[in-house]
Amino acid sequence: MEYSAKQLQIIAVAEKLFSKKGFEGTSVRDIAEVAEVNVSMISYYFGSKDKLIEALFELRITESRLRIEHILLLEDLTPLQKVNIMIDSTVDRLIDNEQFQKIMMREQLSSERTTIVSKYIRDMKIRNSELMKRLITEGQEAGYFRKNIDMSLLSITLYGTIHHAIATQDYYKTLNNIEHLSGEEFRSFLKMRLKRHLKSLFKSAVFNENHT
Amino acid sequence: MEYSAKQLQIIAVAEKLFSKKGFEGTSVRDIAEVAEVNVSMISYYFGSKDKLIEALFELRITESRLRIEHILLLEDLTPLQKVNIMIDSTVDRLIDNEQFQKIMMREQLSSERTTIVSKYIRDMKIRNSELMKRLITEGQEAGYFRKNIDMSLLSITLYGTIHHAIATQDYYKTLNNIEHLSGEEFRSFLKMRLKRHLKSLFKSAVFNENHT
DNA sequence: ACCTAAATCAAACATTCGTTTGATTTTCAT
DNA sequence: ATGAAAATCAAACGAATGTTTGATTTAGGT
Repeated sequence: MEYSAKQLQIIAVAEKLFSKKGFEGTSVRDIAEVAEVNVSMISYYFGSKDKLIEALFELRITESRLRIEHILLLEDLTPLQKVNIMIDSTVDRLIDNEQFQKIMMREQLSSERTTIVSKYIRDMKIRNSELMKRLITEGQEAGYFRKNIDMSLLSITLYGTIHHAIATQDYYKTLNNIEHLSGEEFRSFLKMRLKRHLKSLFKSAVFNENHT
Repeated sequence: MEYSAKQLQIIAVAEKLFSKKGFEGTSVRDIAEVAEVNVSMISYYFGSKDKLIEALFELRITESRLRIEHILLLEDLTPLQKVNIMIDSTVDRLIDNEQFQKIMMREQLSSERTTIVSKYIRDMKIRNSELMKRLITEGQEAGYFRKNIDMSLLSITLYGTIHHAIATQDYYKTLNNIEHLSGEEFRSFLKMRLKRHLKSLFKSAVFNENHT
């Protein structure tokens, strides 16, 4: 699907407000006001509020799919280097899409209804899982990594840690006495710390034999 | 605050519905219907929908505060044993309060407004941080743990992993081919795996010197 | 049995919600 | 310049929202 400049503007505003106040907590009038368009333009362009968030998901998830597939092309690297690149790239991707990640976190919590949005999320999770599985299996078959690695929990730690860092970033700032940092300064600080932390955790997890 | 049986019933229903559909996505009529009371009883007992969720937080957070403080009394254990007990107890506490944790995750995402609810969350986070800081510092001063441990990121990995496991448990089930497990069976399976996984991660993190 | 306070109820309240309508303006190829 | 399509608008729509009202029932102490 192609979107006009005005449609992209509405989607951007919707993303901002949904991430701040949630989907149900944001009215189409809120969006229209911030986007400086008439209320009816949202139905006119997207059909409904539900279709608007579907458009947002289609747009953002298509974007990030490209970034994931890029990693599969890596060659001439050790298994650990590939895993490290995967971690770096995941941290960058999620932190750079903070607002959309917040929306996704909320959507993951709302079980029950199987919507188009939940389909998007599931497809993306499958892709992420397959990437990690491929990287780790490669390392195991090459004799580098240990055998009994719990890939699904390792994946949950990767995404859970980054998501939780996003969700509690204000508290993280106060804990580390870095309230003075600007948004962009803090974001690169957090990326750096997260990458180091997660790579260190993963390194132990794929090499050490300290499971019971 | 003391609550009558009927009030506790309303709170329990509200917790269930808030966790499934979110605060804004749940109407007081939904709650009244499931709790089998008249709509006006919610205002009558709690004052408002906002006050209702505040009551829920007061109740649940007071409960869990007791479980946290219990750990501080531990003695005659190695630093690593204490950390392991803290992890076990955190996994149990969060998984056993799955519904409330979902509500908390959503509330953490809604920045902006500083409500009574966000005050509860912040206080609880401070307590959690102080507990972890104490346990780790103890281990460092005893010469067991290494010096440069990033406690705040370690804490984010602990809670982030458990939270993400709760949020994506359906996908985790399909990934591991355990859709046939009952709710309770799955919950104890997940607890077991999470404890093993997190204790292994923490053990490497506090001992190994593989940071850059 | 009586009385008061608590509990319960159906109904109404004023807002806000997402969406539609129908008229008007803008755009742009011809 | 003209005309048809696209874009924009204020206004209205019905449904749903949280809350209040005022009457009625229930409960429990005296």
